[in-house]
Amino acid sequence: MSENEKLTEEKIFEAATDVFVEKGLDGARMQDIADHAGINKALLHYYFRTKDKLFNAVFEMIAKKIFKKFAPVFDETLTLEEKIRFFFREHISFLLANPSLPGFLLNEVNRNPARIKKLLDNIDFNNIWLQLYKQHKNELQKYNISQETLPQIMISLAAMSVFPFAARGILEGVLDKMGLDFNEYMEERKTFAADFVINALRKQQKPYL
Amino acid sequence: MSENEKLTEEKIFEAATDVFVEKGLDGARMQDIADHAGINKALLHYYFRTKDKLFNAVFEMIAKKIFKKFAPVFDETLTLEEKIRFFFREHISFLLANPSLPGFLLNEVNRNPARIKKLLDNIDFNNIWLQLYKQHKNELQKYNISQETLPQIMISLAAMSVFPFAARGILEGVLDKMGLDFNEYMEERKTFAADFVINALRKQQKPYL
DNA sequence: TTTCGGTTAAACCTAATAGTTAAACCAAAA
DNA sequence: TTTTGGTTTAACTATTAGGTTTAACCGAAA
Repeated sequence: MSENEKLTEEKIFEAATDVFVEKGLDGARMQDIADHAGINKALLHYYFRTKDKLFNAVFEMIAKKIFKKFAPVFDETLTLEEKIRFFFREHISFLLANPSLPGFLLNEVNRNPARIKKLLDNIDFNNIWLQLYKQHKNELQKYNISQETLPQIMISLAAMSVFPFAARGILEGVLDKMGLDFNEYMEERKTFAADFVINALRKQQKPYL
Repeated sequence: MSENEKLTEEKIFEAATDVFVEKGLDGARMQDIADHAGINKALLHYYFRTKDKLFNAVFEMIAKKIFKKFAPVFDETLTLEEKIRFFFREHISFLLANPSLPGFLLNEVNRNPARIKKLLDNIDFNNIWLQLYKQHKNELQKYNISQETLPQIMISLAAMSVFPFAARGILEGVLDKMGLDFNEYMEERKTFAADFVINALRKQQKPYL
């Protein structure tokens, strides 16, 4: 019963996740989700009354999952360089296992920015930069990197890792024509991106204000 | 007549571009496009028989427009460093004027990768890397950068410029909470990204194969 | 004035879709 | 055995969307 209930709800949730990620909110069909879950439409609406409620549940789960992946960058007790290598290794591995999530998340947020607001409200970004800067004061000062520059750097980290997945539809086509494989390319990118970013920071000459 | 015809067709095309970019293929409504163009549905179908034909026309125009923006990187007679600065200045300026295009393009390509295939077919990427490598042989060799690494570098360039726009829904929320403005942030990014990439390349220690 | 082509208005068709309903089914608990 | 609650089936409603049709409108060219 309650066991069974959970199984069904999970089945629905997973099916909905698959379909929403593949087709987007507008493109997804409740009938399609029911089919994927191996149940009928009546039961689907019995568990999640409306498409919107179901979508919100799925979206929130995915957004949290993705945001959590950035956490190690903030609380690991590693040197800056170790942190960067760790981030690209783990983050790209995660995305290789979930290559469609970035496109889904970015698109749905752009389509309706209010969706992400709630999740952002719980985060004190100014404090994050402060903590981060404190943690690596020595290294950052050595490279003439100010606290104000951290947002640019963080977006650059995310960009280096996430963008190839967000642009997978194009990148895969390009690599195909060169006889290269997307997954292998991204495996290489774990170290390429880390070296790239570390070099960029290490040799910074001018301070950014 | 023929003058008038072109005006109407342009009006429709522009309205369709706006609506498709904002809502996506699935979310866009023909009635909505007709309203935006200031005409009725019958006339809309008179010019573009189906939604699909209209979308394809819009999509192709946008894709070409975006791809063209990468051209200067290949044929300008500038040093590598000048090229990188030129690219970020021009590319980010273009995207600031068209901030929704990246999200639209990436999403629709991921949704249906076949759409981009035709455009990609006309491009000989292997030759592009070859030309690029030849143009900057001296500088690249000095930094121990091999021709095989160019695809990673090019994607990094694109990522640094395009990603903040593709993730605008999130980034704007984050910046908002810090009292920062997206447009100003991107203005700064023109030089930040250029410096960042140039440093990353210049100080490269190990060769990438 | 007549003709013609772009344009409108409004009704219409058809298919799909979100969501509802009611009756029956069935396994497990009481 | 009876009850209960998750589940199915299948029909049904209401709405929306893409696309069509037809008659009328209207300004400009012939």
